[in-house]
Amino acid sequence: MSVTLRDVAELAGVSAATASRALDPTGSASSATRERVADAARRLGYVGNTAARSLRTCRSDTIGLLVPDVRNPFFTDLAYAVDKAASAAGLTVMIGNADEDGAAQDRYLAALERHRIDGLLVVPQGGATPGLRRIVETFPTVAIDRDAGLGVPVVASDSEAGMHALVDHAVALGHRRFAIVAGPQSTSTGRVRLDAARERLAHHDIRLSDGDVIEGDFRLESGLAAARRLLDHDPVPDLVVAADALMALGVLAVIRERGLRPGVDVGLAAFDDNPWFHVLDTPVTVVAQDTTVLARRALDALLRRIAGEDVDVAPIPTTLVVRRSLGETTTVKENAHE
Amino acid sequence: MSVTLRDVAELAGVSAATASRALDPTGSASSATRERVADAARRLGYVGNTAARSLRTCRSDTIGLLVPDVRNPFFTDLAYAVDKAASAAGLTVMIGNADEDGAAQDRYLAALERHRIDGLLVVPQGGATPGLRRIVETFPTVAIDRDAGLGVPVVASDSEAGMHALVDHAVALGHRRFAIVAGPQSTSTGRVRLDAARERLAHHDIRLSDGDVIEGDFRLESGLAAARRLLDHDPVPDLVVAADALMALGVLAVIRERGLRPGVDVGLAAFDDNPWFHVLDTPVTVVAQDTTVLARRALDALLRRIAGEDVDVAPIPTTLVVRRSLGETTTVKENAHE
DNA sequence: CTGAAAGCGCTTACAG
DNA sequence: CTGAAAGCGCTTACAG
Repeated sequence: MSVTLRDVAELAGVSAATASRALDPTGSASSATRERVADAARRLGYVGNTAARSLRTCRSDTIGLLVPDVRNPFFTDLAYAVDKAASAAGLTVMIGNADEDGAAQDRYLAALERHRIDGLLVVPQGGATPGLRRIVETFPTVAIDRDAGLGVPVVASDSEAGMHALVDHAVALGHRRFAIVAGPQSTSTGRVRLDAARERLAHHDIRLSDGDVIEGDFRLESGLAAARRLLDHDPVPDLVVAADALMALGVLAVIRERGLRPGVDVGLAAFDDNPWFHVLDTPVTVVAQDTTVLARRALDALLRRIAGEDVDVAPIPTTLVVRRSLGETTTVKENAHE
Repeated sequence: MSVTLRDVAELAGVSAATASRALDPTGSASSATRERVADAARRLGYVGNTAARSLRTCRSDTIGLLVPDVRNPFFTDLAYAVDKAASAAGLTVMIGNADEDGAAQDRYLAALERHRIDGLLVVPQGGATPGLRRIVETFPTVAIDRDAGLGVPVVASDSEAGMHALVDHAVALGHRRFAIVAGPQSTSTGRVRLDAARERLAHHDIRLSDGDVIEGDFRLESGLAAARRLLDHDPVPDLVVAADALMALGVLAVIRERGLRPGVDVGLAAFDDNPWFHVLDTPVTVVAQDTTVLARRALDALLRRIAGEDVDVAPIPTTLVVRRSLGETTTVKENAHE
């Protein structure tokens, strides 16, 4: 139907094989041929057919990216960054949204498999589904953000150092009564952030009792629900730390709903930054992750896995972005070296 | 390398052709054969190869979706909805981010062409780039949200009715001095929303002078910049209407930056809803678009175009979501019928 | 209902 | 540097 390499070859007066080589920068062809073929291709509006090419080469130049919830700004950003990095490397990315649903995740994974992706970047949902286990055995895979014990390299922020820095900062400001809206304990990020907070608080001789921690699911509504319970405490906590931006937004709403002043009557801090956080009525102090670096490192690691190399990725430093929700004045503190 | 249809056929004791038909629900095969083949496929872990299939059938079962800015929540939502609708129809979608950059858009479009997508859904950037014009001639295409005069069906919200409802609502509340942060006038949505506001205001005997309208680019920063100029006016406007959610967020920040109370000293309203709008300190009154319906209609239209049918899509009704940024109490008003 | 055969559009050893 | 040939994994008329 459309223009094929044969058409180009004919117009250029060479064989299809030669046309193929001439179009390939690394193929051997005289510069005269190269020019004639390029010319013919241009005149005919030739566009290579990836299906034919990948059937022949067993490479699709396509990678998959599976995230739990594309509408969570952190993952939107991550997907954006991955797409950018991959495009720069000449790779196409197929983005899939697990959507908090194991079956949906597996359906999507099956599609990736049919497309014979060269490799997979995945932010695993809590437990690994059968489909995920299967694909991990079949394709080079790198996990981003979360470690689900899949036995693949994991590219993630140094959540521990980030949380330590945040706790230190809050304690230095005089906060003592901490309340935490944790992430799902079925995810490594949910666990690590909570454990790191506990640990660092203990270091400051602060103990968290059971009622001080409520587990959310990284979404807005769960932040709302958790905050309502946390702010029922008497006395009210000095501050609430949320394990992600969306839950923090929920906490902020509840603080106001109670007639309390955020940053004055109750502090708020969160993991993950958000383009809108600095324009909120109370700019939120956060531990920011660098999605660009996360994406680049992950893609690097995946490319190396595809090439059969072993990879080992160091945790990626976070940044403590001090704003005003803990009652401070604005500055940015790097905590790369913890 | 991986399991092929031949392997399945051998194990099942039939020819590859029969195996192919047995696996195809519409292919003719005895139920005994069907079972044996399905069994063999299961045991071998057979997964079809889309490259081979689409090379043969000239269908990729893949569509492209090109948006101007994936990180704008409206487009994130739209992409999510399109992906969901497409998955349900057994289609894979390749999402591309033009990223406010014509060259990036064309690079992405070229990739889609190499993949021989079955059709394209596009939210066109201002002017049509060469790559876009080309692809529109080559593949069935449907525009979503914006009309760039490409000569393809356009699936969009009824911005005009939505803006009329919003203006009527604001006027009924007593607002008279309007200021507008418009969308880029190079986009149809930017133009239609502004024209509709002007028109409806005139109907209420309100005229906008030049300084009352500032053109933004649908992003946060432009809302910030526009609001700073708009709020320099003396007297300050009764309200600011923003052409999208991100710019509205910027306006809200500036209102507070000036020490004014949103919804009390200055009203705010916007086009597009946003999951976070209802938890802001001042819940914003908006004209909400239904991205799910938009996506479904667009996919429907595209499928019909692919089938060679003519399509004609009616504008999709918006919803006026009354919150408190104009000084009201909360209710939702449908304005399906203007 | 089933099989043999052809062919989709490429790339790549193999010769020359 | 170039060409002829084979083949990647499917699907689908064509016979039977």
